[in-house]
Amino acid sequence: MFRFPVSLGGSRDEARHDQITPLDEHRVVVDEVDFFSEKRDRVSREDINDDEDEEANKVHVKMENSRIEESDRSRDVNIGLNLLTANTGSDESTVDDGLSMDMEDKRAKIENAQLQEELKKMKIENQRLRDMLSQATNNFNSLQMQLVAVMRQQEQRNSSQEHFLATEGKAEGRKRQELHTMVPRQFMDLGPSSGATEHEAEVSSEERTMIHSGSPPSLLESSNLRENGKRLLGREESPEESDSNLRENGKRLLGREESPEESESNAWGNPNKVPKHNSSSSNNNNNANGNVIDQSAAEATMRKARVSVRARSEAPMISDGCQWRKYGQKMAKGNPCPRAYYRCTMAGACPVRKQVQRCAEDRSILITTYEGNHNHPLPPAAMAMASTTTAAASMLLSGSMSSQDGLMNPTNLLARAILPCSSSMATISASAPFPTITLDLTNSPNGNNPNMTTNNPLMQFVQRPGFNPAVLPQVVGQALYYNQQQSKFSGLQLPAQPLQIPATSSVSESVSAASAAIASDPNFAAALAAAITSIMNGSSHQNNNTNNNNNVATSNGDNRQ
DNA sequence: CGGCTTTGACCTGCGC
DNA sequence: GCGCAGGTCAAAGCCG
Repeated sequence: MFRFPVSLGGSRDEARHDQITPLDEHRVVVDEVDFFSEKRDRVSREDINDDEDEEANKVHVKMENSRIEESDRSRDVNIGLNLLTANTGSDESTVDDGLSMDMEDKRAKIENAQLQEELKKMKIENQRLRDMLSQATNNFNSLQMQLVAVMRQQEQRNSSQEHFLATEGKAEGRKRQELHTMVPRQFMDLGPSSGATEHEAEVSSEERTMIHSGSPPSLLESSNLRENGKRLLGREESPEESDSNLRENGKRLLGREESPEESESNAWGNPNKVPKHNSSSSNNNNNANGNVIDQSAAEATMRKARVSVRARSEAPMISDGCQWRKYGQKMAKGNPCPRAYYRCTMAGACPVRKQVQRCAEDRSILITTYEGNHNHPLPPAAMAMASTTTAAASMLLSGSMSSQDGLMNPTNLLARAILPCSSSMATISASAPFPTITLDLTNSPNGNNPNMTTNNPLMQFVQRPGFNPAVLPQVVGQALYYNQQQSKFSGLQLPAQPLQIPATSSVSESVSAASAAIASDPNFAAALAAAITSIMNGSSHQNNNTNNNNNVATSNGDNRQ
């Protein structure tokens, strides 16, 4: 396991751009180029604070002029510096000839004027995009409100009708269905890829058909389908289960309530089996298409993806809103504290499991590791953690799918996507048998790492008065999810600026915070547009994801017997 | 009595 | 092939 050395100190102060001093003009150049330089701020501050200090200023002028020279190489001004690499501290120590200072200053001023002009344009463009985003967000919110109102009206109408026409149970079912249609976006946002993947891996072919048909698929819809079609058995039956009924009959006759778990344990309960399954069936069914194998592997990775949450707690288990049943306990090697295994019992076949173990070094730290995604409605309290784990797992998946190396590469977009909001709190384990992302929430505001609390937006968030810990995972999840969206924009640089997460966890406010972060850089217009699309079109987004995962799910479905 | 926890047995993958 | 470790199962017991 390693930590990504990404700094949080790179946040920019836009206000300062408004008061540009001659020296700050140089800074604009840096601003243009050095998105991720922590030094930028420091340099800027020094420029401001040491305005009188000519010596110090010279150093910076030299440095930044050097950068101009770099871009201005075509004018045959060779100062003998190799500036092809990123700006480093060593640049400051490079020796300038000093003779061409006037010429350089002139040129630099012209250059800076141009750049400043450009910057102004970009600022305007930024402002415009920001306005668009806020307007779109407002529209979305109002539409959502209207939709909810209409739903409620319809619900009331239906229930009053059903009071005459149907039994109370039917009305209840209807209500639930109505309710389900209202919720999907909430759930859809949870697992852009993973949720759908995991879920679709278990849905029957007719459910898949429905999903393919374009209606916003949600976990709830399919669970409804299952409820209507199969719950008569008293519990959920996965399609593979019905197929595997024969082979499982022996066990079932013994009264073992197994099928979902049996298929689960084949699927991911024993994750090591997955590749076998996938590969074998891929060979059987999809030999012609090599991509299918990759997708199966990706799905296997998804199933293996784990989200570990470290938190200080004296309680034996952190309350995450879900219902869990302990199904095992084991002494893990190297830890005197036993590891407990829990399974989500909110739905019959929910594949989510978690492991709870105290940290060997610090018994007050509780390590909770989540696997899988819920395939059932969750209470708001449970949404928090679920969104975190799903988003993080999805992120792991997206990273691992694109490149195995990339996942572990600190310079990778994925890593940058994680880190702006979680920084040193988020680690990705390379040594673990499964890709694991660890969210370290143990550095409480009164913790022993002051830098953590001052630099880390999440810790700042935690420090706020009235902070509700239950909200944190959701915020993390949203941030992770949001960043995941960004991470998909290959070729785009992600901002070093951490997302300033608001104290409330509403989607719109998170969107605003995220958009503010993005919009602060003119180069993220495309990212902004895509982010708007992904957020505003929650359902279509889900459709896209679903469709993207269709092959995976299909192949997986085919793979299973 | 149903649901949950406990706990030893069992299964599986992996390294040697 | 063997041992180890992680993960799961399931009978027994507990509890409300």
